[in-house]
Amino acid sequence: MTINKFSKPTESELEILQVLWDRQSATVRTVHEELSKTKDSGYTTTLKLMQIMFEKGLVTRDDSSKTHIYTPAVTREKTQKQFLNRMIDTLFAGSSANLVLQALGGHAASGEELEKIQLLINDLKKNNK
Amino acid sequence: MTINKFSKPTESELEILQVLWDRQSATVRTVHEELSKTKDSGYTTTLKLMQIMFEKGLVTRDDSSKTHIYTPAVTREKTQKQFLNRMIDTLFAGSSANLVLQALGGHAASGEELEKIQLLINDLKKNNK
DNA sequence: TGGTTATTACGACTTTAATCGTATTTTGCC
DNA sequence: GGCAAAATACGATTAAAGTCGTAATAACCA
Repeated sequence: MTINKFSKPTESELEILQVLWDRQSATVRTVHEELSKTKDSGYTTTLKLMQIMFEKGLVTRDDSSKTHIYTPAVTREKTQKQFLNRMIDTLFAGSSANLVLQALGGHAASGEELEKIQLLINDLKKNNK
Repeated sequence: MTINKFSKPTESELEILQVLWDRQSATVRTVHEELSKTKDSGYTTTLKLMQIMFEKGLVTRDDSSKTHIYTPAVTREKTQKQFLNRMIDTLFAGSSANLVLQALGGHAASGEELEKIQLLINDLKKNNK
């Protein structure tokens, strides 16, 4: 199989990555247990997905003992950026500000979070000059 | 109230919607011509996709003359929100601020755009109190 | 009017994602 | 050693997305 540098995780793969990111690493059993809280598919389904993710290079695994331990091979931040950029391009005419406005408008953030955003904006404005 | 069956546009459907949103409405030929600039698939492919979008209710069409004229049935804003919310949930742990920080960090916005964001934030902070 | 062209309609095929059943392997334990 | 439990491996199936070839239909004009 050719490894495609630009392969982006699917919906289900994202769910799995979510769990791995939160825990650094995990077994199929652990991931499956976690997903079962909100989703209802079989153990072998999760297993198969994680095996495919391994082949794609989305995760690595330690198979020195019978129960394999999986670790994310892509960072949360990089993946977030990947999806954001795609979204900004295809839905927001290339304007990140546009996306930000929409995000803040619909999904209220806390005062504390707004502070953080403000600080970042101040920084960005300085650097723009 | 709203009988809104949740159907989110696919990747290809988004590309088509993009063209329709920009032009208010368009024929299959026009859409195809536009997509051909960056993509390379046949005319009947675009046609078929747009027919499926019609069946799904993503677009309406005027078929009073032979050459049908398609119009988006979903707004750009609503679609943006739909994707944003999904993304915030699945990739940003439910935190819109988190997404905003990432978006602004990676994709620099202009000074003017930053102003707009600041104004919005000020508003939000007021309403939070 | 009749032929050419543009358009839509239809159906088939390919690929990928997601799902799961069953077989095989490993390991701990008596 | 040999059995039971738990894990992986493997292959088959289903569904959705995307692709296109070909047939049918409408429109235009020489």
